[in-house]
Amino acid sequence: MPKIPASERDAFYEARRTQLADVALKLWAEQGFDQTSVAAIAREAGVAKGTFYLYFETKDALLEDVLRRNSLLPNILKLIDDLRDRSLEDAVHGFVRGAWRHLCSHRDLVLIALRELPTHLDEAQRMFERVMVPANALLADYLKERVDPARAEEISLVISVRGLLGMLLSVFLTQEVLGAGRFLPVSEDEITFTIAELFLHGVTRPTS
Amino acid sequence: MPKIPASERDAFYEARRTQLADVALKLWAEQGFDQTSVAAIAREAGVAKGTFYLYFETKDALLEDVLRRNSLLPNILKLIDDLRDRSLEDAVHGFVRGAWRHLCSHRDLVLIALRELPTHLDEAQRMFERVMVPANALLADYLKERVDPARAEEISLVISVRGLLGMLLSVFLTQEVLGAGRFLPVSEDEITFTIAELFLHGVTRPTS
DNA sequence: GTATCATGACCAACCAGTCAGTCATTATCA
DNA sequence: TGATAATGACTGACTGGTTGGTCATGATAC
Repeated sequence: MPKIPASERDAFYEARRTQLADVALKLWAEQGFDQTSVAAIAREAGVAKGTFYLYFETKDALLEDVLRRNSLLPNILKLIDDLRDRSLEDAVHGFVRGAWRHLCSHRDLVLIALRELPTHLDEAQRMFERVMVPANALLADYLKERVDPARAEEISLVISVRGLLGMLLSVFLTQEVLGAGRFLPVSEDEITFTIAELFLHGVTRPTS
Repeated sequence: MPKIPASERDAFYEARRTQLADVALKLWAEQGFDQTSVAAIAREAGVAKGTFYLYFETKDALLEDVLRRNSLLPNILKLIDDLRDRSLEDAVHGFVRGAWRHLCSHRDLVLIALRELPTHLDEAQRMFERVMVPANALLADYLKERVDPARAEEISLVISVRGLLGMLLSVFLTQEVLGAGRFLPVSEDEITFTIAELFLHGVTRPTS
């Protein structure tokens, strides 16, 4: 029977895991998964390489854990839930602003997910099924109740939702990662407003 | 004086380079740049590793060449040029269809570009400056002449264009790479129509 | 004393890139 | 015509370096 209570040991163990996972998230976003050695992660965390293997079986196990820890699903679901009692116009503008801030605050994770997507296609597909398909369906259902049925007949709401998320992601990437802001500075408000308006009315709506 | 004319030897040389570049494009799209060894590329092309280095200085030089060979800029410019004398509605629908087909026929290149984007940030930024910024500007200029000035004041046309391209890219990725078609089959026409309509009028336009 | 945590030298595997040498074809010349 | 020399595409063993993962040993706390 150990002198140190199990709960305390477990807490320390979990803290170390968290620390290593956080360091890995940071380094992977900077240099990529393959380009970041286990030794580098351990060094950055201030421990020896061997110590790393006390907390994670393999490097891949760490990746799995990092992705699990940072699952975006709960946040997305909360974001969608907040829309319930608002007008379509309000809801879309609110969702876009919330999603944008969400992207900004999870910059590292977005970069890693994007980079590892093609290399870990199976896992990416599974995650897409688990996270994006249901979130997409929720949003599409929400729209179905608010959008003119004739319009909903004409265009695909599921593709529309996927397009909205795609706009957000790609504008975020060009702006924050590729440094598009250097060529043509655009404010956060201008970006989220434009995306929401495009989704709601497209480029043709006359000013009210 | 050699019997084999220089032109013929050069043609052979160029054919080998092309062959190696094609093989690399395929393997990189499947497994990624880092995960594909030079030996694997040579093997797939049916030559020895040493032979590879007769045609390319380094592995990175091959990447550069592959990207140069497959530059998307000319096609994009042509696509934009074809819009000149058409109505906005027609032009947007035509552009989206053309761009979609273009994505489909350059699936491998899109995958590689996306995958290597975070790892080769400098090069990605340079390519973004060279290709996407001018293409974006062209499209935005085109829109400026056709869109209600009041609307163009309200939303950012540059962000709109970037959003349109983002929609295309992300829907393409979810559909073709993540296999979204398995959950909810959508036809190519339905996809391109929805994206174009979303860009033109958003989700709210009533049927005419 | 012993249970826990930590270490870093070590190993096998892999990789980009090199280089000395092979071989079929072609050119030159007797 | 036949012997010899030159060419250049091709080869694969090899090098220097890096990596993921192991393990015998040490440190610390109780």
